[in-house]
Amino acid sequence: MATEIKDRINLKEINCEKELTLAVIGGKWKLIILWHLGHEGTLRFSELKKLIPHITQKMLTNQLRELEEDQLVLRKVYAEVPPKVEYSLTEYGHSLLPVLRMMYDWGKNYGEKVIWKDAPPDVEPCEEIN
Amino acid sequence: MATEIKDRINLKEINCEKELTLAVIGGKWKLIILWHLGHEGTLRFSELKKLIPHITQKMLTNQLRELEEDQLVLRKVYAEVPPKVEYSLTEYGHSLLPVLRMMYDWGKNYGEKVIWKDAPPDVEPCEEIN
DNA sequence: CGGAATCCCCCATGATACTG
DNA sequence: CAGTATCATGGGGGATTCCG
Repeated sequence: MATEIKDRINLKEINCEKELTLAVIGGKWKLIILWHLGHEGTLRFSELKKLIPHITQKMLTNQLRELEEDQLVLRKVYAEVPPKVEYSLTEYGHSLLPVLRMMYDWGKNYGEKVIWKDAPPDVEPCEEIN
Repeated sequence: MATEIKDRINLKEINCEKELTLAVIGGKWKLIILWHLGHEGTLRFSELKKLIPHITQKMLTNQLRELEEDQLVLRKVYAEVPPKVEYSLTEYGHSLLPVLRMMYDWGKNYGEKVIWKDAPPDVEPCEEIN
């Protein structure tokens, strides 16, 4: 079950506003979900699942629910059979993209210089988005 | 016991470089430690402890060890009695400050607009740093 | 002063199965 | 297709005690 933001905040005993940001993007799959929604625009549940192969259905649902609760992601349900649900970034979600961008750039440089100096990463790097 | 970065990375199954950044700053107390070291410069163990009252000695040691392992923080031990240990940011640590700054700004705005609309936060906000 | 060593617990995440 | 429901687990973090 997805948790409310205020619970997650209290649980984490926020020291400062930075940690509010961390509480909001800190889930294991939230960065990559936000990244894809920022890149591809609107995506269906199954499309997200395809883009993030290793995530389980449960966690995809869970993380999307929390992002929706935090008003970063909009969930639109179509009254059809079979069901169709589309996810997209809200205004707040979009405002987060520059932050993700900085984290991407910093991580890329840091990885090259410090972590993967000799051995290249064993994960396919995220494609650039301009 | 502090864990090596490569273990933490594998554990978290990095999908993308952004998540490397998250793996490096994601510890419960790392943001505030980096923030203080960026603000105040060099600090002793006990000074950090005073600045972050709620942290336990174990966690302060643990988080500092991981930050040192990740080459964000420099640990300098003086051969004195009583012991004296000073912590400061490395070049990589400093390069992270703009990212923290963006996280601070985003979290501050997000908190005001979304989370604490009516009720103010029950934690003293982080002082501005310019 | 600045730790190290232990013990312990909870919660985030994972695996699996079922459903309108 | 887009989810629930249930059970299991492990590791991040807390509390406490001891040490050079």
